[in-house]
Amino acid sequence: MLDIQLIRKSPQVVEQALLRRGEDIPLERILHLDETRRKLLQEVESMRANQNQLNRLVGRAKGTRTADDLSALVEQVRLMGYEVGPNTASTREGFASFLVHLGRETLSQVLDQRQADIRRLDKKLESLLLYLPNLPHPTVPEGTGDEDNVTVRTWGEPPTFPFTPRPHYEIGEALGIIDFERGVKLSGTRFYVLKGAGARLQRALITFMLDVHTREHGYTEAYLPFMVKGECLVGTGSLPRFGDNLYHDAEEDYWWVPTAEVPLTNLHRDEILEPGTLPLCYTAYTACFRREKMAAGKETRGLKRGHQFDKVEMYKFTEPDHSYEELEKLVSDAEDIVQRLGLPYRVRMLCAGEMGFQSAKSYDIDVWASGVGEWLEASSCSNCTDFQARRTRIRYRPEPGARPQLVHTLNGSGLALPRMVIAVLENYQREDGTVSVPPALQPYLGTEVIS
RNA sequence: GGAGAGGUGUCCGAGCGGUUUAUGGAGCCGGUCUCGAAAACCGGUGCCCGUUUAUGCGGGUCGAGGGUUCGAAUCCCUCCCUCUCCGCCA
Repeated sequence: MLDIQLIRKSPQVVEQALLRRGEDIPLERILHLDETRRKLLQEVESMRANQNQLNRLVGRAKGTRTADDLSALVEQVRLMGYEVGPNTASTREGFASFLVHLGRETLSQVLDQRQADIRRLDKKLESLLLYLPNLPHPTVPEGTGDEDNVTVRTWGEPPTFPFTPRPHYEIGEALGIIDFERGVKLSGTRFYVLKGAGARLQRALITFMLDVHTREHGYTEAYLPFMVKGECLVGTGSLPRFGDNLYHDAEEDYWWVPTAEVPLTNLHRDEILEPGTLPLCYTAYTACFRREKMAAGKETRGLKRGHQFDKVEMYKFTEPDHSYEELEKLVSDAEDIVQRLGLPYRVRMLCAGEMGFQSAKSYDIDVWASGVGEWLEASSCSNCTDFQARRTRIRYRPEPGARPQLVHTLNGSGLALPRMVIAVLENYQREDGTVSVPPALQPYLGTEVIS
């Protein structure tokens, strides 16, 4: 969510920034709602201040007046009579005619109605704000499509083969380690079963990644719920706008997580973090569930885009001043994994139009897959600045006793499993159909070759 | 799933219709004392919104949402959560 005060103060700046993402926002409507709301709020609050003052008068009079006298006073206050004290300036007649004008008997009734108006405005305003994406950082390149993303570096060379390299779905089926047919039998299209060395390869990769992140990169491992409440998804930005990509259990109102980013963000929801606790760095393995309502074809063949996939996620809560340097470290932590596996990759800075809803700046890590002959997005690392922190009310205290401020949140895949399995199988394949195991994984798999 | 007990500020914990405008303590901040520290003592200190921005002023906030009342942390209703015992289970 964007800061309403920023929108109020610099509407054109916000409008222009979002235009870079191709978002045309209902600015006039937002500003009008905000102004109406504040006007009404001031009116209600001054009425309430009046009411509070009179009620205090009754409380104080309780000990000093007779019962008859007191009930007369209560009756006057009930009708908002203004003859109750020496310092009440307004006239009773004036107020009575105000109430008559509104068709109401008492101030309470007027207040109730006004407050309902404010609640309605609040809801409208909030629902508009929840649909606005984050502002792109000034360093983010212009553009709306894949071709506008900027490659910032590449690592490694695509391997060459004395034979035509095969795609992973052929290698996997031939080795009996990926079973597409039985996956479909169990759960339908876009599900698969990993067996034997296939299942073990994925598990080895998960353990390897978690070990490196926790032992060498300074992350704390977390095991998280795979189902969460709807408010968690509102907190990250997945709801209300992208609900059609999520699985939802209507009976219990549980949502399957589309990424560990969702439970990780909400770990510290509604908390004020004490000085000295930032940055907080977490890593977690979870399964991820997505509807992915796209048509079948090249984009979905094999392991590339299933409804269920595994991912190791990295996540940081940081102070605002350090979030962009932490983003660079986050990317290099993900790169470290790919390098140790000896897989060629490129890092791309996403253009304004290609970034996720919640992100202010994102890098993708694309791993080269020799069989399908394409770059596969295996990681996306984003600085969400205070966008999610505002939705989830995650704050920190810069100094003891200082006012709480919103934290910045960052997330990055470290990395997505199916695409790493694809890259390993395709880049390490051999002519006889077997696959050699990258040295870093050999202790985890207990073998040098998958055959 | 059954029965009972509870949810109060960063934490602990009182209050159960109105001098409470949320008592008290811990913690934290500042000060006194000290060569320095600890202890002791004094003062300050929740969060959100609006307004003003120089200190200010006002409103909201006691798990959430409704209701009763001139007035609700306090009474009533609905829901959520936690704990204890029993049952069931990996």
